[in-house]
Amino acid sequence: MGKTHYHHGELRGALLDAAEELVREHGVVGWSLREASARVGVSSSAAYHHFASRDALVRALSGRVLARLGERMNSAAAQAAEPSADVRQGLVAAGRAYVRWALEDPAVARLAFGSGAHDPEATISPHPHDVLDAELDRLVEAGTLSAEARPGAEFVVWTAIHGLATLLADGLMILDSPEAADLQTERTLRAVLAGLTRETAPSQSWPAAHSAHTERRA
Amino acid sequence: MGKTHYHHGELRGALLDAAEELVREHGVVGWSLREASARVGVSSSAAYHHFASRDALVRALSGRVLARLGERMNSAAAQAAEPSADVRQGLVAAGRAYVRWALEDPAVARLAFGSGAHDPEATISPHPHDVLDAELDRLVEAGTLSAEARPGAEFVVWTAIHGLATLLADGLMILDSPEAADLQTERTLRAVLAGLTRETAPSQSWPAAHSAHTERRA
DNA sequence: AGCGCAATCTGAACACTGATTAGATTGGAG
DNA sequence: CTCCAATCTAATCAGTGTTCAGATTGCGCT
Repeated sequence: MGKTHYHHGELRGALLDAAEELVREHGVVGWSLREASARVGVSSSAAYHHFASRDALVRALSGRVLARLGERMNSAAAQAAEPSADVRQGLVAAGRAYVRWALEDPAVARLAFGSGAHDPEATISPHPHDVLDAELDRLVEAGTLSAEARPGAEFVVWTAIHGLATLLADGLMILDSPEAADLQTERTLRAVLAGLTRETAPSQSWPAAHSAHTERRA
Repeated sequence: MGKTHYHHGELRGALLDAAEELVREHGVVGWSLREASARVGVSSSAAYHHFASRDALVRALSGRVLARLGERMNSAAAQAAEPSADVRQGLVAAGRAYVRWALEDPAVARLAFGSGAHDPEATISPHPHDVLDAELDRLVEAGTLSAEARPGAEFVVWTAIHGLATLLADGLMILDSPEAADLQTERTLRAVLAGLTRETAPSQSWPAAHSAHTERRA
């Protein structure tokens, strides 16, 4: 609303906002850098002073939304952990946040999950994977998950939640309501948790998996 | 090799082949219709006599590769079912095929899983979802999976396999070798199967899920 | 205060894209 | 052998990502 300045001042953030809105409206590829620039009220070449390419803008946005997902999972888990008798509720709440997000904002979720989408430089914190990791530690502490089954369990749990989220975001699997998605998340997570302890023999070793974001830290 | 004909004769299939190769080389979006046409030795506008748009070509290709995945799962399951004592080996083999495919041909896998990628007209047969469905029926028959846990179990299993496949294809999760992927698939599937029976109380009802490809048939 | 510089933004340009159209070429049915 | 519908080409259009020379401005320095 203020008078139009030659210098925008917050162009980088404004471009990210515009791009996020465009992703929501037209998907990850259904818009142009010119469109985003115009929406912010700036020439298209101005964007190149803040992002090396259109792809760099998309990658930066991808990191931003993924970090937001991590925060949502964190607060959902914290809120559920307080009064509950069942220790698993924290993990289930984090999973629900993950899946709900994919269902309610599918285009943005596809962006965050998409290949090569993340900026190798950016540190995504808290990363969804780390949230699950922490919740699983609490389950072992409480005796709900066996210590033998703990190593690598995060990846099994992540796999389950991520599978449901992507199937829903990509429209390959259809549920009638958000509540149905919550129930499906619970069923899947409870099955995985129960099966992890049951199917892991003592001293059995499973392959070493890595998350791409921790890989980069090394 | 042969003399260049004005009429290509097999242009539709040749374009699909070229597009698949380009996806493998440059991802789903890193190539142009002109490039695919040139590779086949044809003008770019010729493609529009076989596909309404570039997107239609991509959708048709997506259906083709997804059906191929279904066939690979089917034959893997059939081969594993014969001599084995453990009935679960059929399902595990199908899952391995799914995950291996995503790991070995990630760009093509992303195409097949990608949103809106499938032609609503095309019937994908056998659909990966249906292969899992059939294998789960065999598990109930053999008494490995409880009948109470059977309804909707396909979606829990699909979720698990699909999650692992997409995490690997998108590079979010890293495993050191194809063998590690096989082991991870086994661990995940065994956990889910064990947990499904264990966590399903009699007469418990879970949400009704649908697969997009069966939805279309209705 | 004012000077100057580096950061920021503009406008024009380039090669390339998906898509459309009018017209050339051809195999095959009658 | 003729004609026609299917197939392919060449030319063209608006729109894209990206670059670059130059205009504009905030900010630190004296």
